[in-house]
Amino acid sequence: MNPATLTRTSAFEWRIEPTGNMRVPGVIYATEALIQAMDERVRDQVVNVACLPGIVSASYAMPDAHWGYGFPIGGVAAFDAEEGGVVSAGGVGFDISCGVRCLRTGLQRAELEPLKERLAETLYHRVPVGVGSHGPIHLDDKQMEAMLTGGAQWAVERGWGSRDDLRFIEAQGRITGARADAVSAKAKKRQRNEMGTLGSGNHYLEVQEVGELYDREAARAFGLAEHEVVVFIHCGSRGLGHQIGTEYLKSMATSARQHGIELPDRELACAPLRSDTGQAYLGAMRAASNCALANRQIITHFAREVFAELFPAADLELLYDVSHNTCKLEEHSLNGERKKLFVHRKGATRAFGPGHPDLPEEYRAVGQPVLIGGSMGTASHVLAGNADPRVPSFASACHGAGRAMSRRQAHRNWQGRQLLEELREQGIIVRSPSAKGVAEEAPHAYKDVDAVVDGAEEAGLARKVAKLKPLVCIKG
DNA sequence: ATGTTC
Repeated sequence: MNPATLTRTSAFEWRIEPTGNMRVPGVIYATEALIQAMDERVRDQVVNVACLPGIVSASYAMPDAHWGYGFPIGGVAAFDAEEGGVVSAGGVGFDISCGVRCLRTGLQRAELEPLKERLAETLYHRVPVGVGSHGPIHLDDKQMEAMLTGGAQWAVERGWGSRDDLRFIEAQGRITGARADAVSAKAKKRQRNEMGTLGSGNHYLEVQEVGELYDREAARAFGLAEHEVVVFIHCGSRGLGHQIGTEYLKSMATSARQHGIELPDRELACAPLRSDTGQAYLGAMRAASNCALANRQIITHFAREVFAELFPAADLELLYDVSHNTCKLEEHSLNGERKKLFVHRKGATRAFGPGHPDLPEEYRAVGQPVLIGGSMGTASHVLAGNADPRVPSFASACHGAGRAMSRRQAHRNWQGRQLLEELREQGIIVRSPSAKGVAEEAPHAYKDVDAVVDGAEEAGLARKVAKLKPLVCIKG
């Protein structure tokens, strides 16, 4: 993106003043280098979102923003139901409640190294991966309804994990207001055999070593020490969330027309929060969020079984689980007033600052863990949320490196098998059913995650705590 | 992201 087309308001804040149908400004948080690397279409999408009814404050983009369906990936926008605000399926994304969880293992990298190959092999066979992957769990209609309303709490009650896990999950592992009746039979059918599966694309389970620490106090609070091993799990609501997104995009196009909402882009289909379609979507989206939370909880259980077999001393404790594709009703300050707002975060992570009452007490002094997944073979990061008044973007931060090129382009540039060999030379074992998928996820098909994280920190969105280096990656 | 095209 050409920086000259934006108004620079600080070293890390770029604005688009309202013109035409924009109701609020656009704001992009990034360094100049990240702006230059950003797709031109991000600006158009930030502008389009700023035109939607009931949007408050500004249409925001995080440092890793790239072009997406309707909303940019890395987009944050909040809506006020009292001001005719809307909810948009494209503002959440197809992979509803896609997110990351991080587990400590209590192991040192040196203990893991001799068994690394076996660990990769065993994890690959225990955790189903790939397009259309099915697992050993099959839900009937009644169990499906319990899962969609119970989330990770349901999974723990079924024996997949412990009650202690729940304190370290966004919303204590269960999103309230879920409506199984707002989820179609087709969506439920698609999910029947997909619980505890990773899926494909950029989803993965990665075993990592804690590298550099940047904030020792926060690292201590999060239980992270150098050379210790952690597990990162990145996945979402599988076929169920995708089906819900597809169906509600259609009904929202109708709803927007009926309510006289002028859409700058048909991909921005939305429904008033105070409408039957808007309420049904919120209920279905929350059900999909519970599906994603239960899914990550079950995968955690599989990972614990594998580590217990190979490393009797291991104890996989949940550090945190947070979504980066969702719409949440949250209370935020707006012009000095506390307001309940519907915050869309699409490819953006919630990042509550120190003192937030929703955080577990262990983390309250330092802020929410913000889990940033890198691309395959590169680093991941743990950050801590800020409460910085310079960035009024509803306590949000970036979610990953962000793609630098399309899947098609990546597929042209790299060969899966060769990438796997190169990574192995670096001591990183990748197991995947798809050579094409590996090529599409090539490390250089993404932006430099370190630069994105530095940009997020410099802008004041979150503080760097620890860098994580990959050892074993199970890839969809 | 996705039973990678209803």
